[in-house]
Amino acid sequence: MDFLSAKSVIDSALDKGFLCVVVGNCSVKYFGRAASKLSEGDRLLVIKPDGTFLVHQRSKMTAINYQGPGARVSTQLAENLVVTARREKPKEEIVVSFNSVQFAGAFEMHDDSKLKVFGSERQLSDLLMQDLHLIEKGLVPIKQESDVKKGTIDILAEDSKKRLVVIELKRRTAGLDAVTQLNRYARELRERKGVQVRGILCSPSITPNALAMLEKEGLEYFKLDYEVSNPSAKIKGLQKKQKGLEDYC
Amino acid sequence: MDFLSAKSVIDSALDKGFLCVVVGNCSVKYFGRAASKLSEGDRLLVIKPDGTFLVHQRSKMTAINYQGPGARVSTQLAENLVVTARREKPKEEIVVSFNSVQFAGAFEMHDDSKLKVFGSERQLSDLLMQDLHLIEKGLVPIKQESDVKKGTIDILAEDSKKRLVVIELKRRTAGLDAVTQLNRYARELRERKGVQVRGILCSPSITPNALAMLEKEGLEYFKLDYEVSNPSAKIKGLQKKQKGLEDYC
DNA sequence: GCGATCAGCGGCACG
DNA sequence: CGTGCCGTTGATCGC
Repeated sequence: MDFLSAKSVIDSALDKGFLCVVVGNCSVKYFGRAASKLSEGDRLLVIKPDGTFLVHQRSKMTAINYQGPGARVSTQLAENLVVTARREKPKEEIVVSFNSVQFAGAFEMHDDSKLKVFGSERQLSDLLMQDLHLIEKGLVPIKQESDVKKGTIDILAEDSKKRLVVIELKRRTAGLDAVTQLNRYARELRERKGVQVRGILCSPSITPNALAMLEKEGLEYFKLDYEVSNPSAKIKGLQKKQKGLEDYC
Repeated sequence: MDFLSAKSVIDSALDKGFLCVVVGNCSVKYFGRAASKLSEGDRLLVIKPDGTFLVHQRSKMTAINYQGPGARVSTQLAENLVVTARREKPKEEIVVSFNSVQFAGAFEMHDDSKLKVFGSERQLSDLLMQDLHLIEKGLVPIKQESDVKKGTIDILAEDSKKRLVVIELKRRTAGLDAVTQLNRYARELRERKGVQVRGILCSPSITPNALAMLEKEGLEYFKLDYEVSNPSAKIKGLQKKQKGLEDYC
């Protein structure tokens, strides 16, 4: 496909607010928050009506170079067909220089649908709020998504002995970061309120290092079994893995 | 474009290891780590030779449904043209059901080029290793990327008073997580070695909450100015923002 | 293979 | 707007 035709397809797409797809051999330069260079190769370029700009290689899921919504795209024709995406704040620029173009197409796309997701952490949190007794008898919810200075507590509750309980929920294997996060919240509450505060981590699994740190910090772990049977999620069970404070008192 | 032609384009692309692009009206179902439903709308489907499977809406950077490298893609023709991507471990499936197809194309793509990035944290770390005196006179590097039980320390150094110094580097604004991370490393070393350990956070900026926590934990902050003038990055300066331990002794 | 962390993370929701 | 954090995070590198 000749450059002139390709340019006119792209320009027309930009003008009409169509999605544009270009396949061709190109090199790519990026400068902005970081900088990058990619030498010649066959790539797929996708330009969306909202300014989204994606350069894909033949492998991998993520675009090798990109620009988010809000970028302004323009084309220049010289030796090569050059497509530029610019964006302010942060000031960034991608320049794609095509040596050849295999294909360029513009497509009008209507789409008002929104994705419905099942099994998100938020959904699991909602379910858990209704079923805190699965963790422990007498545990009652106080607040969900409770903002404190050092972050947001997934679930704040109170146990049968009126102790504050901070619950951190993870939808997948919990690592060191999850324990650190929980610890941060528990410490802040302890210090701020001057009372005993329990911290409970709930996740389908936990890494050995994370479990070790959790135990050393006096936090508790509950294994969370759930399934995402469409069109919702369901908590199948909660199993204590570590002895709580009461075992040491 | 009729379904039969579209199917044959896709099948041929799958067979030959070409990249395949399809534009059409479809609905999408996903089930795996989570589950999702997306009702009818015009979408861009990209299938890469490595199994990467991307469903894009007209807006936003990220694919609305996707599957990473390794997925096995197949097509079925019935009422609709159905394209399925399956993957084991985790067991996942995406089903795209096309009501109509505007375009389907297959493209051979040769590309051996690898992206070269400038201004990554690792690169900044390399630079900082050579210039620890920018932080403080007498600070000498011990080890880069030092693995400890609770993670990986960016830079481990020793100050003029032979104290261990843990340096955590962030290429962008540091938040609570960065402070928590640094604190984790410093605490582990303190405990394991039974010695005094300083912790220094270096980043272009830091959020107020993070700075407050950092100061409360007795850690130190250095503002890191750098620029990514192609083809490399360069540290422009380091500025102390908080008094260190020596000011309290 | 799992584990930990970075990423030009992106996106969202809340202050 | 910034701040915090989730994400079907993905990708990389080390063990």
